[in-house]
Amino acid sequence: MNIGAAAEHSGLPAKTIRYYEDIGLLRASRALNGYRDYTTDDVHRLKFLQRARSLGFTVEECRQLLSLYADKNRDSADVKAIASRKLDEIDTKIAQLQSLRAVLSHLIAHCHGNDRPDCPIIDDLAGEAH
Amino acid sequence: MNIGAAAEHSGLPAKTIRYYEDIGLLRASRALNGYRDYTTDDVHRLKFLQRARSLGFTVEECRQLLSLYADKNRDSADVKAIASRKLDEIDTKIAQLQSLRAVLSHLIAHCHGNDRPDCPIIDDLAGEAH
DNA sequence: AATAAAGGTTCCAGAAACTGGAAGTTCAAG
DNA sequence: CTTGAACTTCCAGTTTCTGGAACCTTTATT
Repeated sequence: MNIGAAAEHSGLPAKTIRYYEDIGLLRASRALNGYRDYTTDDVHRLKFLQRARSLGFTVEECRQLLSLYADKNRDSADVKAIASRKLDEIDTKIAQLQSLRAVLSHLIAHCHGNDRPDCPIIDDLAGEAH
Repeated sequence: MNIGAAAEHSGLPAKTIRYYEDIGLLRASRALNGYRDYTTDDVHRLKFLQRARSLGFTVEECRQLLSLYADKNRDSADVKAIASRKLDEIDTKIAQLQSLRAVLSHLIAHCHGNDRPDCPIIDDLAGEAH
C-alpha cells in the first residue's frame, strides 16, 4: 500500500508519516520504484501513533509503547512494568478529561447569558478530579 | 503570588507561564517591583491550561476554551455551540484512551514471555473504540 | 550594613514535532 | 505520448516550548 492510502487509513498526513520514518519511529519497506510500501500491520501502528499522539503522549512515549509489541526479546517483567506505568498515565488522563468534561457540561447546562459572569464554574476551573 | 508559586500550584514551569503571557494566552498583572502577580483565579486558569495541553488540545483550542469563561459579552448560544463541540472532542478522547487502556491491560494480562510474539494484541492495535 | 543565594526580569538561541513548498520521478488515464 | 496525480528528497518555516546569559530584586546570613 502506498503512503497516500496509509495516510487515508491512519488519519495521519503523509508528511507526518515520512517524518516518523525520518526519526526512526516506523520504517516502511520500499517497492521497486522506490515508493514506500505499507502493510496492514504498519497501518495499525500508524493509527495507534495517531491516537496516542493526539492524546498527548510524546513521540518518545509512543516509541516505548510501540516497542512493547515489537521487541520479542524483551523480558516479560520489563514489558509489564512499562505497560503498567503507561496504564497509570492513561488512567490519570482519563480522570482529567472527565473533570474537564464536567466543567464544560456544567457551563453548557447552567451558565447561559447573564448568569455566566458570576458562574460558579470559574471556581471549579481546573479543580481536582474528585 | 509570584510566578514561582504559580508554577508550583499549576504544575507548569515558570518558563511556560511566561511563554503563555508572550502569546497572549494569560496576562498577569505586575507588582510594583515588576514581578508578575498571580491571583488564585489566574492559578486556576493555569492549572486548566496545564491539563488541557497535556491532553492534546492545542494552544488555540485552549484559548477558545478559556474564552468561554472570560468573554461576558459573548452570545449564550455561541458559547454553548463551542462548548458542545469541545465536549464531543473530549468524549472522543476519553473513548480513545479507554481503547488504548484496553489494549495495554490485555498486554499485561495475557502477553507474557513467549506468548507475546503471536499475541493477538497486535491485531487490535489501534482498533476502533467499540 | 554587606553580602550571598534565591528568585525574579528580558532577550536570544535551540529543540521537538510537525508543515509547506520546490524540484524532480513514476504511474494511470485519455 | 502527454497530462496530472501521487510519489520522492531536501530545505525552510511554524508551533510550543526550553535552556542559558545578563541583569535586577528580595531574603537570609554574617
